[in-house]
Amino acid sequence: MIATSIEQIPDISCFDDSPRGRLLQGAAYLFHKQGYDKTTVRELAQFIGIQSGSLFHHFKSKDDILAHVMEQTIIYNLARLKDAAAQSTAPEQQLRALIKAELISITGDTGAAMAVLVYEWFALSKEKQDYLLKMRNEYEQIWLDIIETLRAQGKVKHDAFIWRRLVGGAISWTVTWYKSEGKVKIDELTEMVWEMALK
Amino acid sequence: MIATSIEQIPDISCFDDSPRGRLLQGAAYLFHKQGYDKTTVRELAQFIGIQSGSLFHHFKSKDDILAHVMEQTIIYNLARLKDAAAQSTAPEQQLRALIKAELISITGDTGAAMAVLVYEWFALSKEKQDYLLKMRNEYEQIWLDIIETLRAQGKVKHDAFIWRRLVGGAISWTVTWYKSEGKVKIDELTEMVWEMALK
DNA sequence: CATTACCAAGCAAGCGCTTGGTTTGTAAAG
DNA sequence: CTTTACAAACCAAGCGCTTGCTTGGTAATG
Repeated sequence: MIATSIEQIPDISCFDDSPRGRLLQGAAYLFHKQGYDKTTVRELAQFIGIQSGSLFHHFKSKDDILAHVMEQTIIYNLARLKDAAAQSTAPEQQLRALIKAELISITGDTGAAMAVLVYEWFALSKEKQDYLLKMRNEYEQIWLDIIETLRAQGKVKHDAFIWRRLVGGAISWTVTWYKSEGKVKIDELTEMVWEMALK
Repeated sequence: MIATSIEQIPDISCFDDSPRGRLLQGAAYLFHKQGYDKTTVRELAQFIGIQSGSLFHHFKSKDDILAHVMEQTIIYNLARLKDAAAQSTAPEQQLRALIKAELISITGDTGAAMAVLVYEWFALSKEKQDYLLKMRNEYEQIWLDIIETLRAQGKVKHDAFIWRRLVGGAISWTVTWYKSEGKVKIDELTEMVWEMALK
């Protein structure tokens, strides 16, 4: 029997509905809501309806749970970014698709998990950071390739790395303020960022 | 006798050199370096060269130390922003000054303290968040006033709130990647953000 | 009939913080 | 100058509690 509490929270698309997947989903939800350090293993266990000790049948440490939440988040959103890039061959339209995809990752169905990825990065051990960084680099390379193409066409003025970090910052920062119930729609936001970026 | 370790770390301009000020400076440094939760009171005490219990002569809780680090950071940088706005009466130049001032806050002399303000916000109790938010609002209002002026002149297209959040995100995000020893200088970065922002 | 999933109980360590007392700095009173 | 007074700064010890995690066993699944 699954604890009723988990039925009330919105699904996070990265995770399946195996016991393990539900555990990660609960972890992402709680780590987002109250922070990694402030979430105890007892709390997490109660939330998904098992005993605290049973968590360690699935993962070997609390840190390990965090790492798997992040890994799945990156994998899922890397796939989404690749899909977005494949939607067009015109680099300006590709860029627009990347912006929209990243905004959806952060403010939409995987928002809680993405927030954990951003805010709890330094809670991870150094080795696990290094491992995840490899996947993040692949993600960033998709951006950089398209920006470089645009730069060769004179549509982006500045250094691609710096450009990506400024635009990525504007997008990532939405994690701190965007509310999906608010008046701003993702498509408008996409347009604003796109205009800022390309100018 | 002051512990030698504190002599090696760079000054953080927000804090004076009273025992209390040095305590806050050490706290800002450690909270930035390894996170609030991962910094123990014993560690902080050893770092500044006193016993752990003696911390509580100056502040009534660890949470209280964090709150005071943040308060001083806001006060100091609010003053800096006001100075920047006063440097000119032309709104476009004022905007440039604000951008530069905020970049310096985040990447320069108060960088560690600003990082704590960003990353450890949710470690604060709700009431202390509310208190500090009032000061942050005053800070934001300086931005919004200038942006509104520019919007009335047709130099900024979109909603001032959203605009500020996107540009503020690009600036704040530098906390995650900017290295003062790196090849990019603050003036270049200011210019890039300014161009992006103004259409 | 093995594998997966879980429970019940509890340990060792580390945590923030308290306590009761001592030292140090400072400045007015003798 | 010295004495007195007092607050600010700090120490030494440790309490009470929470934490992540272990262990040795049981139930369910396919």
